Amino acid sequence: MAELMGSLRRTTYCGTLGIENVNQEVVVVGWVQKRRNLGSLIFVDLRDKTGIVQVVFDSSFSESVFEKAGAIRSEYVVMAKGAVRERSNKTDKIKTGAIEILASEVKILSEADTTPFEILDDTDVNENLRLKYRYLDLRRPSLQNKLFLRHKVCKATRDYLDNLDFCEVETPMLGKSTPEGARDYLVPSRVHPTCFYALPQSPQLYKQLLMVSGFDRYYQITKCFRDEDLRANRQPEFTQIDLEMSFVEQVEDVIYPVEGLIKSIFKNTIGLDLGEGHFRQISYKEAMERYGSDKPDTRFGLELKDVSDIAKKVDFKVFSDALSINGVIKGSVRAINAKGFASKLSRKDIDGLVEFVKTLGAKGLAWLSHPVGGEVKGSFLKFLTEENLKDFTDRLNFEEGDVLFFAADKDSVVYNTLGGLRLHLAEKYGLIDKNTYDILWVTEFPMFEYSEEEDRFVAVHHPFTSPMDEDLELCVKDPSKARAKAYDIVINGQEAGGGSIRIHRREVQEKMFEVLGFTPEDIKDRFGFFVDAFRYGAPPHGGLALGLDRMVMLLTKTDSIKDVIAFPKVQTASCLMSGAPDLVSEKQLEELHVKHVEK
RNA sequence: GGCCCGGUAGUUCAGUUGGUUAGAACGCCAGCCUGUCACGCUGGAGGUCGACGGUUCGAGCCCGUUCCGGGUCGCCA
Repeated sequence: MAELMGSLRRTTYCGTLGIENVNQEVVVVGWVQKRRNLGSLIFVDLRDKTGIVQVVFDSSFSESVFEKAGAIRSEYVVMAKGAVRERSNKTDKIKTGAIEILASEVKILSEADTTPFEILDDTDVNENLRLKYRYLDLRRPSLQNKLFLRHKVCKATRDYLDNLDFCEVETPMLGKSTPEGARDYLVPSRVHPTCFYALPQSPQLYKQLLMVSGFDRYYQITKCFRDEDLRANRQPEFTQIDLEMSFVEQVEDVIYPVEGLIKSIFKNTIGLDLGEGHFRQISYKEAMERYGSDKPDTRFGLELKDVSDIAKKVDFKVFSDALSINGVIKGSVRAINAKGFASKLSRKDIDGLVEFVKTLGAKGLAWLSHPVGGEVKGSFLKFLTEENLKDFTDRLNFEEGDVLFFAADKDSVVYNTLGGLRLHLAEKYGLIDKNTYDILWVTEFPMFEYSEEEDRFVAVHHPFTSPMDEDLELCVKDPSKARAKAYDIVINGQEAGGGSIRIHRREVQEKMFEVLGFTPEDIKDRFGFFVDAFRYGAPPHGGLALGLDRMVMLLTKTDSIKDVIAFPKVQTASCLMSGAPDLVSEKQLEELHVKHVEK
């Protein structure tokens, strides 16, 4: 039978006790991690959020307390009163291993069924089961600590931004569906039959309107929702540190303060000092050409080199097809020199890599290998003249022990292939120093990219991103070449955040909509309120959003976003604990004017 | 939507070429035990082999379908 606390109250947290507390009378509460019953002596490891302390029940000390303790089982909630004493045989397995509490009083506050899995910090229990009983999984210190750290990130953010006179403003969760971007989560309206709210993909429009209103500096730590397929680092609802400022220029006013914010977060959470200097900035073009990615992991080499000019001279159909159709330049041939990989990669391994790049959209992967003390061999050696080989060798610094990988296709595929291969090799062969943080900005993103699916240009960032001043003309003349005042912050090859300077001039915004193929009706219908607002005096402004979840992942060195979210969803966007989403009653559907459609 | 991987006691797993009553460890229950801390010893309970169908004298194992989950590509302004 569970008891009430009565007049007893906790005096101390379990994990905080030490040798300095010896002889003190304390009251601790917690969950039973482990019980060891030796017959006339029972040890109970009591756990709370701070750690574990050993409570001893001794039959020769108090028969009645000992009797009661006999009923204690794992995960019972127990309150124990007693004197702290030094242990005769200390252990360094737990923080409090030098002491124990000799119980003079005990209350079983709550009994517990046998848990579906043991609550062990280092668990190898199936994730499904842990997610179904998330509240039990969250008893594990390693998960608790990640959420405590998450809290510290939020606190450091609020402190830092508050110091810079940013004001946190909440924006609506129930908003208007906007075109472009990810699929919206929709919420039917009861009052307006057939109408729907959309949950925000980001507070983008609202924060820009706050600038129009004159808030000058806004931030918000807020949930965003995107109805897209999940990944290890992607959840349908996630949290952004969202900020926006007026009268700003990209580098001095946005990028530098955000660097300060990130440094403050690192300092206040994991105690890491990122130093005085500014983070590196590289252009999108450079990132793509050197790393084949707009979020490059630069903790290792394996950089891409353009060898199109040499490939052009090689009589190899794969290369010539990629490079031109009827003499018109189409794609490129680029290569990676995997230094010293000849001894690591068997023929079978290389075949495996060829298969791997096919999953990235490549048709194949050409390679040359120069084993130490052996002859050069490779998939297309027979097509190479001596001069061709020498040119490749010189360009790529191809030496004994090296393996070269070539991708030939249109640029986007070549980048994707070699960028992916680069990461794959680094991951598989341990080229990445996991103890460092590699932080950089990628700037000068393109304004538009052509969508084959929609047969029109779409915004790479979003339709309110300002073009670079010198590229304004290009937006209309040659949209694919126009660059934006957009920037991403990349940490260890992960997009940690991104933002842009926005368009505040009406005529520029109109031009953008034109390029994107929106009709005036589209604009009026979809975000007329937003465009209207800019008629009444809009300041130049810009901002950025940082992904809070990914930031916490980086700081806690976990690969799974589920580890840093208290109640995460699985790949199919369902919650294994609550069973959401679920069917609702006919009555609810009727009220919402939603018809259930049988498939 | 495509590809790859997984699903066997409460948990983590093993299960030979398709062949007797599906095993181990941990956990759980009971008994014994005063210095354990992965306590120890003895005994016990516990299984729709994810589900359905097929092949077979016989299926945890082979085949098909399906459900659940993971990773990834597409997608994610």
